[in-house]
Amino acid sequence: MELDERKLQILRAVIDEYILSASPVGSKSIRQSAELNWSPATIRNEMADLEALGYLAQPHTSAGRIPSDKAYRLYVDRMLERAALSEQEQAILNRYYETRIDGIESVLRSTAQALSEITHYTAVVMMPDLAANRLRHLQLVPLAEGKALSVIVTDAGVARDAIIDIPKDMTPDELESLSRTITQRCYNCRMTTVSDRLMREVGAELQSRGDFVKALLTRVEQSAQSGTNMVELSGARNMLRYPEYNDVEKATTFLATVEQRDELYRMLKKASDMEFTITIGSENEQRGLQDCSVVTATYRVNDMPFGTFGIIGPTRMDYNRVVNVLQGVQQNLAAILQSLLKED
Amino acid sequence: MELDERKLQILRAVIDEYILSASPVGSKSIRQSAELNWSPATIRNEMADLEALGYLAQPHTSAGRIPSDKAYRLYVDRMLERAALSEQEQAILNRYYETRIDGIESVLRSTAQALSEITHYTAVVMMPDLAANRLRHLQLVPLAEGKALSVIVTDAGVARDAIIDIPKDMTPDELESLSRTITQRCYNCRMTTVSDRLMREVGAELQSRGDFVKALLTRVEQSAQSGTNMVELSGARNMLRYPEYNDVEKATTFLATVEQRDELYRMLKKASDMEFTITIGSENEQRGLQDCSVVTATYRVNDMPFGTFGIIGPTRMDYNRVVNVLQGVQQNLAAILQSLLKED
DNA sequence: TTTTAGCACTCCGTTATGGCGAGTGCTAAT
DNA sequence: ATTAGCACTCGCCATAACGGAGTGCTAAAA
Repeated sequence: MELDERKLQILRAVIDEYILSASPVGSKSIRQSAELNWSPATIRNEMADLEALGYLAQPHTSAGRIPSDKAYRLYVDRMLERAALSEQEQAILNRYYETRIDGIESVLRSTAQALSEITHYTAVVMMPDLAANRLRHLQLVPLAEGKALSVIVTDAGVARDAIIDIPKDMTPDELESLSRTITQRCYNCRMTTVSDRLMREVGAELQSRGDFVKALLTRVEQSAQSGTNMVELSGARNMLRYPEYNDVEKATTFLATVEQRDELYRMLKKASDMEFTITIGSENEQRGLQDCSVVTATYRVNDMPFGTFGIIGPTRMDYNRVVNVLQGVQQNLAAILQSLLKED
Repeated sequence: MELDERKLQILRAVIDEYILSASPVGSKSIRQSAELNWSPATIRNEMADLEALGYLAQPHTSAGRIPSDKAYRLYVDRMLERAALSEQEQAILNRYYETRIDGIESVLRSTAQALSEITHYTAVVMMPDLAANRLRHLQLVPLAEGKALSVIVTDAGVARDAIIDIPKDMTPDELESLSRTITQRCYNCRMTTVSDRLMREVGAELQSRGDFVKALLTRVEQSAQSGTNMVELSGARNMLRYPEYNDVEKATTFLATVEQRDELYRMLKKASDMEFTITIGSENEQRGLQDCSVVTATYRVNDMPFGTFGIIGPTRMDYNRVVNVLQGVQQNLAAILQSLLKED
């Protein structure tokens, strides 16, 4: 049995309706909402076929049908329609981008908030992965005996800092010259190769502090790879709007899952190969997200892939709108990041 | 009518019981849980008195009594008992402090997580207020034509960065020397007085770039005052555990409230005068927190007040435990921050 | 005078019940 | 191949009935 045109139309109508209503849709209501001119009985027959094929399911006998994950998959693969951001959506975005544009990370945070407000789902944004960045500056600032703050700056305009131990006999002047030496030597090195580069040709001026420099650079490379807290999460509470999560039990489970930021990070990181990804329900690896769908897009800086952002919502999410919003935000984001790093 | 010893004992028993059970407590159940040897009838009479005095309330006739905000106030003012952290609590804290100690802010983030795990309430931590800090370093790193990243470092080992516009004809060398001049001139200035100091005695080398320097320093002072996102929030989902928030409606309201970080920041900032504060139910100014209580404590660096952290829970929270936990964490935090900035 | 046993009463929360409505599958007619 | 008609299924909801926990009051006991 194949999916002919009529079956597709009916399937689509069921999905559209279910996305709106969240309750099983029946043969009658479908005929009204979409303008399908077959009789309820015909539609019922087709729906029975669709159920046999695994696209629809019945919560219990004598209830309407709900779409299966397989149906959503078909829907997103074949039935999406392009659309630009609506004026209202664009207005919300602009409001968030008007303020606090003093760095990439703050732009990304605003993006997360805007996304959740626009879609009413949960937004996640991965902070930039510095692995592909190039070192622009390293500064060691003495704080107290044996302690200093190391700050690195990359070509993408991102800074990371960490308090580090230094040899007790190290003077501020020595720290300063060390900063300059490393900056010079590793200027424009990828963050992942900083220590390699420097270690291969350790100069005389570094030799006496070899161990320290080694430890320092390891630290620097570490901090380039983002760890915990490198995901911005916004609007998790939105999920409570939806009947799926009206049960406090389920809501708690969801909130617990998204509070595990490292898991979210791994998920987003994984999605960073692809310009867009849509992961539906059970396709998710994470246990707590198996009743959710995740849609992601990548953002770039200077045409280099930099990170991923996305939307988490119930499986019954408005895929069409979400995809279009992500696309629109992706473009806006590219422009903002561009203007942040290039002359206006 | 005065509160004699017996009334106090009964009031306390009611509060203790209610904190545990979350349901109105009656004269009978109270006698069992506490070992009060008066008969239920006597206890009933006393409870009626306590109600007349405003310490207890009845949800409806023929139900048990629940404590009023006034009762909690009395409780926290007169009935708390000191206790150190339990072994288990200390173990959790240690677990969080073992990892990620590369800066004050990451310690504070871990603190928030630990607090919410230990107490099962919602934890908030205000990121350090740099107003009282002193400048240790300012670095301008060129990024592209007309763009640079400014990084400041304070004596407390905190860095803040922002992408800024620079005059197009400014060379990297000029930026570097500008960085050095400002750092030198303003070394150890309070962050709030940096621009005053520099502007009062603008040197010849800065004169030609006067406008730019002025704008830059304003920016720096701004970023010293924390803005949005300067509150770390952890465990908001914990509130869903409690019957008070079993209603999805209420839970949503709460989550919406705590997602407004600027409001939280203002609240914590206000509490920073006092070593400890306890704000009960309707004493809260924020509308969304009027069914909650907030307990805060301050943290210090080098004996200087630096910020505030605290716990938000239902009005029916275990004040005794929360206060003791905050006190214990305060001590641990002081030690960690100390070790971060002083030689070991 | 204070405390306590006894009792009638109140009211919430839970469970049982029955009707309603939306939907289905099947059959027979178109 | 499509559709009208029909009997049937089940979840949902409002109502009623019930049991339990707790109260206030009164009168007896300490």
